[in-house]
Amino acid sequence: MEKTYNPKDFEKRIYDEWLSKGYFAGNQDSTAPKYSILMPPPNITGRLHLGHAMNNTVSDIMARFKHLQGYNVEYMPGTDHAAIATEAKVVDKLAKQNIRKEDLTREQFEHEIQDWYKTYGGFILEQMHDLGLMADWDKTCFTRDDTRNKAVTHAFVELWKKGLIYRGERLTNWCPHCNTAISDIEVEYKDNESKLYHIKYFLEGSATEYLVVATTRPETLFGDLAVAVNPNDKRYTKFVGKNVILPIVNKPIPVIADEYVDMQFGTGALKVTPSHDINDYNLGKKYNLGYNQVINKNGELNEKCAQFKGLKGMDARQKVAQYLAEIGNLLKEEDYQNKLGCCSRCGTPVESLITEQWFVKMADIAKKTKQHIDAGEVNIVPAMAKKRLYEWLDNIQDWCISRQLWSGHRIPVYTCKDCGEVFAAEDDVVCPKCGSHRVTQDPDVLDTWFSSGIWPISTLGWPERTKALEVYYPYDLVATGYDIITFWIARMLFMCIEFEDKVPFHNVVITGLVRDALGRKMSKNLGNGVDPQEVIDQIGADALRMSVIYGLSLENDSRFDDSKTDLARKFINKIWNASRFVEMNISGKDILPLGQCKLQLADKWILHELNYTIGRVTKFLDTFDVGLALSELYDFTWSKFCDYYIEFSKPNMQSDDKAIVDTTASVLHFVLTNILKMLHPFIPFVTEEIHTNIYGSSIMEADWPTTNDAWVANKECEQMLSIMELTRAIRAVRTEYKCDPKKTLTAKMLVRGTRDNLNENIVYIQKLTNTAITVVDAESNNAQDMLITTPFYLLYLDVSELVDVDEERARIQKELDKINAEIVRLESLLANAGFLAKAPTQVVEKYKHELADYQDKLHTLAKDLKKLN
RNA sequence: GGGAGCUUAGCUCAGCUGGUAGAGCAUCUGCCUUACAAGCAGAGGGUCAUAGGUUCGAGCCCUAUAGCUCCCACCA
Repeated sequence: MEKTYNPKDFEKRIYDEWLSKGYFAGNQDSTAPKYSILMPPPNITGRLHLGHAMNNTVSDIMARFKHLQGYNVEYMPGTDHAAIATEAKVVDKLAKQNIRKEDLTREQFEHEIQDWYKTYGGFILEQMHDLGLMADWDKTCFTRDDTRNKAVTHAFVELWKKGLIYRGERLTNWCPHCNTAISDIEVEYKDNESKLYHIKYFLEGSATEYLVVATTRPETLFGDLAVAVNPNDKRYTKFVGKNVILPIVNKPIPVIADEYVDMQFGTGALKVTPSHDINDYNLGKKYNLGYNQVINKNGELNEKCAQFKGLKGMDARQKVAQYLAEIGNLLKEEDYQNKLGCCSRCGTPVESLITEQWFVKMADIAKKTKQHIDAGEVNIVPAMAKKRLYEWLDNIQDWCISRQLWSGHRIPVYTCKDCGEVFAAEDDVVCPKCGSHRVTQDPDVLDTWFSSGIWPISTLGWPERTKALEVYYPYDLVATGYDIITFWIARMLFMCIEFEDKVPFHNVVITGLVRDALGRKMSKNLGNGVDPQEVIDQIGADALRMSVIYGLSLENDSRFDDSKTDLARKFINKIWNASRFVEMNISGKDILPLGQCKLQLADKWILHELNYTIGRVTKFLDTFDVGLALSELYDFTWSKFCDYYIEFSKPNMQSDDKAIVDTTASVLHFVLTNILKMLHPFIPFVTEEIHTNIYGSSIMEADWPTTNDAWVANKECEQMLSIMELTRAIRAVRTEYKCDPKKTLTAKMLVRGTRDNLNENIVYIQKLTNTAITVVDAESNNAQDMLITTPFYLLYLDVSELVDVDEERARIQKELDKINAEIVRLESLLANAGFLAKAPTQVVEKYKHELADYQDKLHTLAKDLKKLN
């Protein structure tokens, strides 16, 4: 192995090897249990961001974990056509060539879209290669490839046949920029500084009596069809049932009374504009007010708005308000903060417009979905995500699935030119009523999420009854961010349940957002985004993966900063060097099965710790606690294997006994390979590089470690912990008294209990503390000796050259005070009848044991102090 | 308006079924000790937001309060 860790040397090479050996491909004929994972399909023209890096790393960890466990893993990749987003980009591109979308035919535009897919499509998947994902790339799907197109059309027609799709004129969210309807969840509400305009509406036939309505949108008054007040509002009782005159337009409109109106808000009088506000729309329906659209799809006021025709947005608002002021109808303006609905794609404030759209009836579908979730068919972690899903399903609205775009799946609804029949059809487009072929297709396309909703089945070849569908459906796992729980997770659930009557996946893992170092969302506007590609270029894919996973807890958002990448980089470097140590030390030795080894105390201890770690890591991965699993491995690898075991192994490697040397080499060999296997899901490249170097085979062909009761060695652990404690104590003394590390100290040691492993222990302590130890049979009364107590040994460290008597006395006194406090605490606890009666015996025993230890220490230290006096 | 989450060391966060708190970074001290200075050894630093409650025992469970964050619905 190279002396320094340099991921650039091997990451790319290793990935190509994996691909060429076909490790990533699932095998439909395998007799092994399957584990199928669905990759959230990124926008085909998007770029990889840290959120992708995190979610996909989580999926990949599970894929590799299950792969090592012997599962037949199918990790399904793909991309999404993102109708609105792609159309917007293509329109921008055309604009730069001075071409407007309207200048092209639909076919020409589709050609541009396809070009765009070809140019930019799949780039994001290549970036995912660099991340190291073991996805089955040969199976890569695209929401607009032939198979998926067929599935989308089939799904639509099936829903149509079930009567779940209808066309309706409804008030829908309209984005004047994207020029299309959008669904409720595509609207984001942003805080907005606006003004509340108080406008006089005069009573019909009166020049003096008026009521005042308060509105944030005076420009919509042209569309007013009523004024509403609360029936309990005494201020307006006399107006109810009469007409008021709509300013500018000078048309009478009725004053109606409805409980909906909040008496406290504004003036308590509300102008009702059914065509441009959802609440007004509902009121309008209730009182049969009809509709009066005054804003066009491009956001401009229309011909009903007199001299204001053609104005839009703030401009229209200000001009109307100004005119109202001129004619004396504007009473006042006040500052007001409200929330403004904006298009989640482009940020443009949305208009509410009545348009004709296609909808999916959701009530029954949502109910059915909940039944499947209630039956426990899908495990959603963390629990918060499930709540959000339920909240949405409980308040479900019909889903507006039509978009007035050219990019996307065109709605397969046709109108017969001969008989006027409206019908949905797949391949064979013939009027079912009159048999005519003369038909026109609906111009709209489907919401992007329609095709995403059937992704779990379409990726497996549905509606064909493919073997893939039979073998891999339902998927075992999908991991994604919480921002698309309703957009995507919910829709996959209800769409797939509708078609397959089975949930589409057994486990959903929802991750938080990756924020910047200051906790802000990463966004283009702030320019605080971190490009994963750059991180990979700098520190390698392994370190990137590790830095987004270490310390990750699914409940919370996480921050990405240098301390995380540093941690990852340093850890991987540490493994690299530990592996080099193992490589050097096992060369030329006989590597034996552990059963044939002459295991020393340290060997038994590290195997015990390894065994424990295997159990914990496996358990954490089984519950998708990837962050905890990695922490566990970090701690074992660094603090136990590197800091202690490797140090202990050094003297053992020097042994005259060949059996001990071979044993040490064998244990180093064994523990390292297990560490590599367990770390492989998290940092696949470096573990592979080391594994092939040292063990001569690909880690992709290794098995996940399993626990082994034979390795449990509680007694040995106790002894080792005691030695470590002693070691730390001596080191602390050395540091505290600024003892030159090169100076060998001397110490006498009194054995208190068993002499098992005595020589070995002495060697470990000597090696780790640079102290020469002699075993003695009697307590020392030398005032220059500092006493260190452990359950197994009393150590008298000769500090005559380091310490003066006063300092030492003070040190012992400080120690005594601490111990006394502990003893008081434990004694009172153990004197508590309630505690003794109710606490589990293990806990009571543990405390008794501790108390005895402290009393023992107190005893010896007191004697020690006495010597100094 | 409804709901959820968070509040633990100077910073960023872990803390699994309740059994006297951990990591990384930062700070201080000493070391190039033959795997690693991207390192080693040691040290300091916390009334676990506040107030009550349950319990033998609370960072963890319950209630209230404060601050922060988010989600849903939306008041024109």
